[in-house]
Amino acid sequence: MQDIKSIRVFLKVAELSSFAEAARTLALTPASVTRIVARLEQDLGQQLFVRTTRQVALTSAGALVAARFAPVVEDFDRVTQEVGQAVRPDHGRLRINAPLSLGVRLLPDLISGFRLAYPNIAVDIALTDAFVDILDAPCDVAIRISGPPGDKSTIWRKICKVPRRLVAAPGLFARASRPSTPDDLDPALCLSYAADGMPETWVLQHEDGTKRTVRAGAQVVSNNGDFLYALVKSGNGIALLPDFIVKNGLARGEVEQVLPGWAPPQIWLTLYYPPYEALPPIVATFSDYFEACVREVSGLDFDGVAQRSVASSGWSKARG
Amino acid sequence: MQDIKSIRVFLKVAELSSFAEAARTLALTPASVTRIVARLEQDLGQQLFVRTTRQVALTSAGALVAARFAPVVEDFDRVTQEVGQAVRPDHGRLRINAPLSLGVRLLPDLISGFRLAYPNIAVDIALTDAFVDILDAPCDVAIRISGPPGDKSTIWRKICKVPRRLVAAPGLFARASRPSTPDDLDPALCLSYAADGMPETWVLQHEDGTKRTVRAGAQVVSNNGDFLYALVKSGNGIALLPDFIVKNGLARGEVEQVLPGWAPPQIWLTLYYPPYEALPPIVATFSDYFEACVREVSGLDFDGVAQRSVASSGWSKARG
DNA sequence: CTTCATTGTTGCGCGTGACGCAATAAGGGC
DNA sequence: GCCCTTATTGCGTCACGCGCAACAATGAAG
Repeated sequence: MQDIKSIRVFLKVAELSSFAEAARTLALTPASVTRIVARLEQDLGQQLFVRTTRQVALTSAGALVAARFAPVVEDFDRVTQEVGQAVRPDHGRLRINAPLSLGVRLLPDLISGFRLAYPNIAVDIALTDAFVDILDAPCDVAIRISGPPGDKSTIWRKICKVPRRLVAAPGLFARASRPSTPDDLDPALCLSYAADGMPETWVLQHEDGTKRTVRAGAQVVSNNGDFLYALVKSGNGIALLPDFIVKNGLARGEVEQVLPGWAPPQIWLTLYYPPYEALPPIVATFSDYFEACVREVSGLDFDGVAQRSVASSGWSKARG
Repeated sequence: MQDIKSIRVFLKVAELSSFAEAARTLALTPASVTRIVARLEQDLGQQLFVRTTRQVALTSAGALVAARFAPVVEDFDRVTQEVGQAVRPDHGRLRINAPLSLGVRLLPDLISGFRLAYPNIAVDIALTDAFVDILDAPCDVAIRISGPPGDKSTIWRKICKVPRRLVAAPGLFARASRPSTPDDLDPALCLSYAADGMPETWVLQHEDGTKRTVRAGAQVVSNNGDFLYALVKSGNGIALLPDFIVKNGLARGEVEQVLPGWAPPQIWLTLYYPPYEALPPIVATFSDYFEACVREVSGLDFDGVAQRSVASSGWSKARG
């Protein structure tokens, strides 16, 4: 007595006061209806109907069972229908995970527009600079700025390049020599972004193709770009930061670019997904909106057309 | 997707975030859990979990399904348990059907005592003089005063004889001759009880064994004994009425017995049941209480020990 | 880096349970 | 008394669900 089907048959018989009529309504044979009700009576240990070949009536126990189970089955059907409707690509809930620095700059306007376009999609936005495993954090899509995806068991979608540059406060070079090549960089002055606590390794490429590798110092490491920028602005060192963080500071002269002739490694604004078998409609809706919207947002260099990662279908899986 | 078992498995996996752990908890194999969840996802048309071999997490859709179905399953289990407890012989609901004249005299005290003895049995009492089919009326037991049970598809239990006598108002014989034998009875003066509109046939037996048949007149017929008594008291004729109706009137001299040497046909206080496969515990509880209680109630002649009808088990079925 | 244990998945085989068909008994209407 | 409908039951078949075993994958330990 753990299946709802028996209850359903029982309720139909009770409603129609007829086994045969219930059988016709439910597209069953009277034999099945008889057996299902009989089994239910056996499982419940009490007779639910009194019946002759011409009349069927509920016992008190049957009336109780019908009265109690009817609303439960009704709820069950209502919830089933409600859940079934959730397959629509414009209804439901979306849990987004994004880093703080990017989130506070990019997402407010973007989510605002997304909400206007899809008012029936509820949005949970978790901003964190911690590099959390997508499966640990209950999220449907994560926005990250990263190099080549090294994660396993995730799907990703490159959106666009995120231009970065080395910056420092002008005052820094009053007490330290201005570097002209990467080799001049003092590791102790190199402030490193690091989500996992490991300092970055900067691979700088000169316009003529020359490459130099610089290991940023471990003296100051942070997982937050804005914090690093504040350190840089007050003359604490040199950091490799995205343009959308340093843009205004550069314009105001708070900081200036270091080694402008040397390009830092390419990083990407990327959407990460948990290992979906197929991308849920709502997630696809947001992903498309995100990609389309990012192109129009200032603060990022969108010279590179937004492109998808690997697979011919546009989606890449790292699972197998 | 109409069985609650899948939902149950899904909820357990969601709770434990593990297929294997859920399998152990539910005494299933991981293979079954995988297939059940996979089928549920297929039926719902959306992925409920994202999983690797090391981690399992709910998708937004899965979280919605879990949140919606959890209380439904909880309700289902609660109702199941509630219904399962209803097998107790002292908990539940009992629907009684009884004729008015008997009901208002016998039942108030009896039900009062029954309620004291079994406070957790709710009682529905329908008083009606209409001869309703037990299956049409939603009742679990019907109290009737009748001759040999002629109903089909019912079970009955004779409780005791109900003594009756022919009565008339003394004033009646001021304008009509007092009968000394049944043959003297004027059919026009014979007021008949009839539940179905058909006048009674009185088979009167003299102390010496002589039998006489009298067809009561069709001029006045009623299905209510108190109404007939009121007619008799005002001198409208002669009626065959139970002692519990005429007892006080006889003592006060309002009416007097007619043809005291001639005994009317025997009738019985009888409990009728719908065609139960087995008597429900609550009904048995009431039946026993009723039989025991009736012996102590005044107004009925209980010289005959309360006896059951036919079957050796004490229960008789007319079904076959 | 290699090895190992655990986990989720899938193919295979089997058994139980459910369903439909046909026959039977019973009740009510004509 | 005849006939139709109804509830039930025996029987045969089929399929669905379950367990076992093998496999792929992931993370931890050495």
